Amino acid sequence: MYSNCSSDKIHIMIIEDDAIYRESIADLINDTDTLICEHACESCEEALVVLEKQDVPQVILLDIQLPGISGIEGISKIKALSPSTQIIMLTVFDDDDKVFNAICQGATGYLLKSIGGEEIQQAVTQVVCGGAAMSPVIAAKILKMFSEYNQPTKDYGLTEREKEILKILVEGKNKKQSAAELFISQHTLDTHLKNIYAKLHVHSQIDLVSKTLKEHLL
Amino acid sequence: MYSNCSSDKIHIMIIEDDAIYRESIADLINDTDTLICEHACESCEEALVVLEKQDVPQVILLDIQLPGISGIEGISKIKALSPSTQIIMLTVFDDDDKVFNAICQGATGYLLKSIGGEEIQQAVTQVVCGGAAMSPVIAAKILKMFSEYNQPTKDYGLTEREKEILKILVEGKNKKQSAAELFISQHTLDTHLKNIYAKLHVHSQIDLVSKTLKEHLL
DNA sequence: CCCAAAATACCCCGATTACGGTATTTACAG
DNA sequence: CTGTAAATACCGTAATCGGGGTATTTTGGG
Repeated sequence: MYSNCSSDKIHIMIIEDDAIYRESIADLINDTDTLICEHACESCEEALVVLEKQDVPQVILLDIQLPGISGIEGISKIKALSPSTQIIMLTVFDDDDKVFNAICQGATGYLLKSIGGEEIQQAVTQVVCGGAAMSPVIAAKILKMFSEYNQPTKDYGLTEREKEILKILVEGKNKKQSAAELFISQHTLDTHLKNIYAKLHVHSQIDLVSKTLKEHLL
Repeated sequence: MYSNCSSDKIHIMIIEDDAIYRESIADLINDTDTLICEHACESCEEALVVLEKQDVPQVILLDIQLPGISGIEGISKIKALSPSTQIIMLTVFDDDDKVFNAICQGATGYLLKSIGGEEIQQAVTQVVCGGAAMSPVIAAKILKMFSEYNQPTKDYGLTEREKEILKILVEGKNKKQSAAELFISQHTLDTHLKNIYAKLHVHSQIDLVSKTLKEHLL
């Protein structure tokens, strides 16, 4: 899937506004024997100019807190110019929203600043080989989001048939269509629906669909 | 948050049906200077008996493919007896469903078998310190699930007011209630709703709510 | 064999919705 | 100033829905 798990040095770009930190990371990278950092930019704007010249790195280390185009906004702009470039977010922040947004934008890594050269090297290698790199704390956050999102589904005691009906209704079909699809009369569907309403304590289709989708009942 | 990032050895339990692999992992663990494995069980059933005796480890390495109670089912049973125990799934499988289910059940790690002792040590330490441990390939899968789930929201050209109305309707309220909440007449809401229907190409509230929630339009 | 749960089917009717009009006011860009 | 988009408001009607009944058949456990 990705070309470089092999011999050549992996080209890295850094985008980070703090000059001292930027150079220190660049040094760390250039001290390794597998990575090379040719571009160390202080803003997304500067980086995008470089990318437009087709001078695309395999991996970009991208700070999240940047003046002008923020790191999170930058992800999609970078991806637009160079879809194959993998982006690793690098930040001191670990608040859920930022992590969440960055990942939704398609970052393949999320590391807390404070990492050493060895860890960067490891992370970059993993990313280039098709994996993802995350600081353990970030990984835990993501897993937590996942399991919270899929809370234990409450059991409203729906029968199999009722679930089947619910599934079709939630697709956006009306009663007539749904009944036809299940080869039952509209009256029967009506009866089932009444029972479903009672079990879920709802009184309209919007209520039903809303509750079903929000509580992931299916 | 978690007690042991400190001196004492971390107690590990292994649940794995393959005797050879089980013992080999146990040996790897006992060869380290920070971990100790006192219980190496061949099934969840066996492990649960040990846990009932209050002999709870800090971390459990849990195989996913087990006879009887599967690894995924085991997670919740283990958590019920010992909520503080962190569970790391250990498996040869990396298919999305298994990963997804395990994580939703509350596993804090997911490692592919084939790992060495050093990696186990690292993973366990991370988990005990409140982080999560994932093989890079698994991490990438999870990030992919995340970003795919939050696909770029299509723009149907809804106005602010229309979005506002949509938001309220999706809560499960009917037209009358929604209109009241926005201090507008039901006729006005009707007009807006007609426009929304046209823009989203839907023809009923159920359709509307379904599409809105599925495409995360809000 | 009997009971209970589930699935099937039908009736009725007031409330609500969907959607076709039309029309006025506000806000803002050209 | 003028035109367009957006928000506001109203009318009418066919269609659908919600909820109140009742009733038969199927299925599986005791």
